Amino acid sequence: MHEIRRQISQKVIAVEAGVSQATVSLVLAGRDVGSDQTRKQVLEAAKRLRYRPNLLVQGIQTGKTRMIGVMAPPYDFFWSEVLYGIHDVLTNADHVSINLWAAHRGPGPRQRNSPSGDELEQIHRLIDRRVDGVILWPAFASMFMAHIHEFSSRNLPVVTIDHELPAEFRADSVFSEDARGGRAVAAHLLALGHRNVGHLAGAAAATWAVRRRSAFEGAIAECPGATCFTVEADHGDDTTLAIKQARELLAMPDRPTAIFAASDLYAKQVYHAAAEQKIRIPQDLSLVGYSDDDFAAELFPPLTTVRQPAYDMGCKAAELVLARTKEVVRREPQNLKLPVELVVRGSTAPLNASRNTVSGNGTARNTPVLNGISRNDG
Amino acid sequence: MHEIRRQISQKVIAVEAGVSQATVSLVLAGRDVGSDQTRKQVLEAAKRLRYRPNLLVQGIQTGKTRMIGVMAPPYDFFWSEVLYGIHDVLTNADHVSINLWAAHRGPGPRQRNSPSGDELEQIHRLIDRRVDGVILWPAFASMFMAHIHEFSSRNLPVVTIDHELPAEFRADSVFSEDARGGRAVAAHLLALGHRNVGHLAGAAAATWAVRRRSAFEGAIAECPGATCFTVEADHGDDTTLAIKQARELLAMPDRPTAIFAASDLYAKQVYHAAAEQKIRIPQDLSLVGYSDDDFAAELFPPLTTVRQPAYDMGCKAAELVLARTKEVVRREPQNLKLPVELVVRGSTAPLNASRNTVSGNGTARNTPVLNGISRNDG
DNA sequence: TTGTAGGCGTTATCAC
DNA sequence: GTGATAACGCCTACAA
Repeated sequence: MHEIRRQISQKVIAVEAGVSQATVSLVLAGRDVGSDQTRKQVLEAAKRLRYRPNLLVQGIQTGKTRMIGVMAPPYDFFWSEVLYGIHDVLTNADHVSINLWAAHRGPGPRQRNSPSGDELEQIHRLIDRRVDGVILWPAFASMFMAHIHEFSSRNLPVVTIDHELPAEFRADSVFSEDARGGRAVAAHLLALGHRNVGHLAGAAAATWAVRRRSAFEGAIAECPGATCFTVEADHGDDTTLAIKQARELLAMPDRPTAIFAASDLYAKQVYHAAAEQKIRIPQDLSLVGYSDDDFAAELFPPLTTVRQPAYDMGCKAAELVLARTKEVVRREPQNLKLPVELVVRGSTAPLNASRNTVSGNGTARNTPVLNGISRNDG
Repeated sequence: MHEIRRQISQKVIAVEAGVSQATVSLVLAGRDVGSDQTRKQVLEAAKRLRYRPNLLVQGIQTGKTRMIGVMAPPYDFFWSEVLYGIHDVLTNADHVSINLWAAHRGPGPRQRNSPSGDELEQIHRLIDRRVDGVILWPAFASMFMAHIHEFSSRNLPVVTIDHELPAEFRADSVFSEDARGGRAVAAHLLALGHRNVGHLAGAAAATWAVRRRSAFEGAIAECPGATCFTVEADHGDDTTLAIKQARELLAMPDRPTAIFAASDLYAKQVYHAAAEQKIRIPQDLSLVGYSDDDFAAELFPPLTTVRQPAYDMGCKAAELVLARTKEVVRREPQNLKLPVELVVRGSTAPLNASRNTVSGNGTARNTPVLNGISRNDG
């Protein structure tokens, strides 16, 4: 028999307090408390021995572990904020999250796609620990859809963020108003006079990307004379992400005068590509991102973007799972949409304002405008 | 009796396969396998019923839950990378992490300090779930030191990152070579001719900050004629962090010609403060940060900084806890130091190079150089 | 090779 | 009010 780190149990307290273990359980649960005498003895013994309940046991008994599986990495600012929201709500409800995501192995630029085939293993790590529900980020939900059955078939509540699963999974979802955001961007650019616009879209498999794209394209199409050329960004790692498509858009013979990037990360690449080709933002090109990531306001010029309530989205997702865990009968799936807000900054300007500099500084800048263009570290 | 979501147990498989539950346990454990016939029946039944082991039960039996408590938020790039490292190592070892940190409640700029008094609750959430060990980030380790006793007194392995706990806790730690980094920065600045330098230090309670500071100050002091003026950055939220001290340093009568900021986050604030006072980097002021955060190379000019192997630090921390969980007898605490590397970029320049512009562009820039200085969003 | 029985720490249901 | 006792799902002797 190997040594195991055994902690104080109710049995020990029972002996110490001179009562039965069952009594200890009742007293500690705070229910139909016995005599003051007994209660005091039990509580004192528990305190003295630094007793702590064993939630594992409670878990196998009650079927509730008070643990939620969260499959979302601290990928960028947006997702970090989401994780904060989830954390805070779960914590307040005395729950805890097990954070997992697609394995990535090795340092350096992170692969958005999982290279290994162990998605199932990851899912099982959660199921084997009997989590009460799971929250999934879009990449995981879409890539591993074949395995999500593992959750739903076991009646585990599933909540996705920024992604919609097929109805059969009966999953809840939390979105921001992607369609509204896409239309707002279109309206903004159209109002500035732009008619030849480009869109750097997210993956067609991602619901958030599709919604932003179709809303944007639709709104542009409704304006007579306006056209939109869309390219889908690739899913390279952090440093190559979307840069090829950004260059492609800017190298077009009839180059768009405005670009809507489906995320701030993509937008940053457009800054890079524009600097390479000496295209000035916003004089020669208006640019809009999406998310209002932490760096958006610090780009030069500051990026016009659509702000999503990342923290709140995390909160809502957590609230949805928690609600499901308390349910006796399964209700209809819920699809929440949280409001977005267009944040207009310096990266968008009226069409044909080319010769007007923004700050009144007469010198046109022909050096790279985005910090970090020069990648040659010394 | 309330409905609980019960999953397939070995008992069910036993019935299904016409054997005893104990046999099922043995077969599934892969040990001293019985007859091929029996084994096949059991395995098939298990597969058909989609059986999954219950690690909670295994946990209470073996004393190992294969769960590690990680008290570190996805605070910034550095910590996100650390979390990636931890995740990958734990995952490969078929473990899982419960991520918790100081509660923060509410969106917006994050408080580095926990406002609430529920540190103990957080710790207990881990203990009650019988994690096999914990990894702590410095802010947590230092702020809640009074409560860390909860872990050590229960014989739970504790590993800190970037922080050293008193010896009584017998905790392991993972650092990067802070002293080496501090000296390297000093040497770099001295070599560039700077003699009047400033240091924007981290909290005196944080080991990483103390090490960087004393190494830097020590190396400066060794150079005849060189002096260092140090101010300690305050711990406001994300937007106010250290900005006051940055301004303070730049407003000194005998303003330093070079500043070493204890973190890239602080350094970014120096960019802001310098821009406000029309102090040019690196012409008027050389600046060095610490960490090589993701934004460091994208600042303008790109920030000279000390790169830490964030991902590896996470890996090492995870490896340390895992090693402890397998230990039979407790060994001496280990203190790992991982190598750092000075990354020289555009934010540092030789003293008295004031009139030479860096890029050969004759026009001195008097507009804010750091993106995002202009905070007036439309 | 396989089955029986005891135990892990707790909750819940009974008796007393 | 309090104490047995039977679960919960699994492991591990030990017995057959």
